[in-house]
Amino acid sequence: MKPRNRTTGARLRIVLEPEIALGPGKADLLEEIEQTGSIAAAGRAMGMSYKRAWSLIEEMNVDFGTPLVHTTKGGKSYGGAGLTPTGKKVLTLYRRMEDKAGDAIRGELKALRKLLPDIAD
Amino acid sequence: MKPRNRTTGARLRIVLEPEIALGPGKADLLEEIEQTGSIAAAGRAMGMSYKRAWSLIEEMNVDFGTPLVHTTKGGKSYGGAGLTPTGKKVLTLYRRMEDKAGDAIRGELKALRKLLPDIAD
DNA sequence: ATTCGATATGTTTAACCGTACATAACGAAT
DNA sequence: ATTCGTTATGTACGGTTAAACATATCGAAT
Repeated sequence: MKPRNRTTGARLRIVLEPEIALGPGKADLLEEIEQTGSIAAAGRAMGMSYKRAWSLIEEMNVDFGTPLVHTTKGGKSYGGAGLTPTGKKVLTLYRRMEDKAGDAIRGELKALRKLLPDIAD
Repeated sequence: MKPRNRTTGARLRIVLEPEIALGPGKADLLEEIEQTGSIAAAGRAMGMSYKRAWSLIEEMNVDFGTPLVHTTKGGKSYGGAGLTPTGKKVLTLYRRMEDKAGDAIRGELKALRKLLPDIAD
């Protein structure tokens, strides 16, 4: 299975309310948190400052009225973070939207690319 | 026919090359130019400075290797602008992608909305 | 030659946004 | 009590971006 190309193609930004949106950045962040188990590690993996990562998460938690990311401080594992059931649902839904949208516009995307000049880097 | 909601919903950003992208802003700009016949008028209609509008157009013209917008200076009509055949194609393709993507993700979008708290503005 | 609104372009200013830096709290384990 | 890496939060700095402002040019018509 060939991995999805994340540098080019269609990017989806879901605007739930005028001030509430979910795009590739937040989705990737959720995914990284799921994989790494920590906000800090996710941020590092994405080249994003911890503060920014935390801010985005806080924003999502507030927007959805319920946390998408749960956190723990201190302790044996020195604290960490993970996705709540809602967080997992949101991530899954977003990825599915990406897939479906990508499939739906494949033809037009190809046609659009044909209009581009030959690349000679 | 109910007009499309442009404040919420899915927004599509097509990344052709790492530095070449087409999103809602440029698409709307192309459409406004088609309708108004002028860069300046299009900018005014969108609350966008002439300079920014012109810059975006120039960017597109360069990116696609051929102009999407043609312009004339001076003369009886004091100059103006319009879409080239390529420009029309690009706009049409983008709108079609929006439509198809929107249709494709309708279900997930609804599910995602259900996760949002009731809005009490 | 003047006038019109539009294109074309440069320069300066202001605002925003994210990073960098700094600090405190956390709590299980030792 | 100390230590660990992390969460949590505030403040200052820097870079990017768009807006604001300023000209210059265009060319048909008068």
